[in-house]
Amino acid sequence: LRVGDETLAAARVSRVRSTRQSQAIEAVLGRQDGFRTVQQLHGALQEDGIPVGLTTVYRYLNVLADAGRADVVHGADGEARFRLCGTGEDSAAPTDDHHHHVVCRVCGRSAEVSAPEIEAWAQAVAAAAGFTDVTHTVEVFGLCSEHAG
Amino acid sequence: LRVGDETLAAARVSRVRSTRQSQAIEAVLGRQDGFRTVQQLHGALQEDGIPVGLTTVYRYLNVLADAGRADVVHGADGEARFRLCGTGEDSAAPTDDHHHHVVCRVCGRSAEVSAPEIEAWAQAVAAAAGFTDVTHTVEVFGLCSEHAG
DNA sequence: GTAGCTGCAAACAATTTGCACACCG
DNA sequence: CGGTGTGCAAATTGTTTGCAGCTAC
Repeated sequence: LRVGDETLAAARVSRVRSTRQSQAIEAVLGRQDGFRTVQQLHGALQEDGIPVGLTTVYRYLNVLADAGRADVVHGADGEARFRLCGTGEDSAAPTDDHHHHVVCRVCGRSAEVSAPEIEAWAQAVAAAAGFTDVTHTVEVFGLCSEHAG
Repeated sequence: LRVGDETLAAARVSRVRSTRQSQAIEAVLGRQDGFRTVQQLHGALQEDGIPVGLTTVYRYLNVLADAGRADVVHGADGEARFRLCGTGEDSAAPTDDHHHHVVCRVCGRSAEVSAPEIEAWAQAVAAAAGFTDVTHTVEVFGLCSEHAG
């Protein structure tokens, strides 16, 4: 019997308490149509007249990411960018959802891309090189139609 | 006539002067069989009894990377890892060489993997989403034969 | 009430930059 | 010599943590 564990795990994944700040963060995040840097989100919040601490933004964003409700992309500069992901209503398989993105390097707008072929490819080449327990990161950057040329 | 520009560009890419430090860095880098963090390389240098400033390591590593003679991988934690790449003797097409890696997440050992399919795939999905001027990052992590299980 | 949530400020780690000195060619 | 390369120390930047107070339930 490990009810305790499950409770703990649940608490870590889904927020126990709903607050003005968490709602605001989620709202702003949902309003964006692409990946945004933490600072950008924090700035947007302030422009909305909703003061939220930078710390809180970081913390809540990580909660969302852990819960699989947000995607994270680490650009080449190592700066983290977040985006709401999937619907998140049904938490059937929160963390197991695996996918990649095409991100506009000007505006951050993004589109999810399914890549069954890539998954297979990654496994194959890794195995061929004698590697096991394979994971991978794939991010595609480009210019969206609005910022082309 | 812009000889000046070319000279400047060349100076930025290939080192004009050879020094004890640059040789040491390249030696240590060549001795490694996988990606190493800047701090690790700096540490190795000191253990070899060759004092080199952290600053210099960073600077020279970037020179190598710019010249296409070293590969850089940004792990999920945003920390940069470097590795000597290719032979580097003939600087035919320094910066144009494009490839990916399988990296052991325990020891950093790595293998290059060619991925013509991936290049095509990236272009395709990006184009399908209305993106142009496409680039991508692909890194595969796993456990090498020595650290499996 | 009280545990969780917040947020300021300080701690942190990776990386960059200013500037005087050293040394290669 | 002359300028490129070096290295210390300080500045930057992105992110985390300690802790006192606030607040949702």
